[in-house]
Amino acid sequence: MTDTNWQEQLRRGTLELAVLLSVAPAPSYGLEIIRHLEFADLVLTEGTIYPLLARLERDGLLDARWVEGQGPRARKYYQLTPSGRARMKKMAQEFRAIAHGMEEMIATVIGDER
Amino acid sequence: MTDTNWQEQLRRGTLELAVLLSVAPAPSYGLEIIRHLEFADLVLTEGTIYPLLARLERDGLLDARWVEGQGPRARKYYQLTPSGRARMKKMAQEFRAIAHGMEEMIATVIGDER
DNA sequence: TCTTATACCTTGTGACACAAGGTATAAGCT
DNA sequence: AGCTTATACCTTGTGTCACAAGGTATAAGA
Repeated sequence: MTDTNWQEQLRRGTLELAVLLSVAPAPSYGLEIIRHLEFADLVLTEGTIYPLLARLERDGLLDARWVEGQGPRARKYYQLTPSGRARMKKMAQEFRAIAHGMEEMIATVIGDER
Repeated sequence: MTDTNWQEQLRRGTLELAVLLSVAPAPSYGLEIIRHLEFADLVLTEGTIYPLLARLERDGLLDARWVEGQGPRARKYYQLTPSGRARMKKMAQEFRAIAHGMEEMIATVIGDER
């Protein structure tokens, strides 16, 4: 019903990869990841990030540790596990394949108009 | 649970665009669209395509008409409406933007390794 | 006549993004 | 001291959706 629903659907799946990429260089926490991705034009809310982080931790792709004294409240820093890094690479590869295929279809059907 | 769940998520949203692109050059029907996309490495089942086509028709992005005599059973051919063509272009644009942003993140974090 | 291929559809399930709420703490302002 | 704001995490409820697994119908060939 919401007219921007298809945009949400388009982002789906990429969010998980984006979060993995976010914590790859250095451990980070919920709100910081949101701000980081917002910078990259990927808007998500707390209702999205926290369940997502919890899921990634549950699945062994991320490790978490509490750090206090750096803000009003303790921060939960997440970092990649080896398994998380492997998944990130696989997802990046898959994303590239899909993007390439779609780009080809788009170019064929619509042309290269920007 | 399923280990390939993230792949399903990655495809989400792209499916709708892929279907719109499929019927853009010429009207097509369910099974033919499946075979066409399979050719482009996008695998989807009948349990996916028929609800999707029904949704796109319900939302006024596709028009349908029955055609008999070309197969064992009547085929339901779908074609783009003007509104569907507009949506397709918007989605293609959005997809390119997302893909570009993701590609940048991937290149920064992982590098350009293939 | 029986099987196979084609073609459409439905129901049930699980995953998940998001809105809308909530809790807790520290710092700054009045 | 009280009040507000910003930070930070979390939960519940809702709607959407991809897919598996089933079903129905028809025509052609073995």
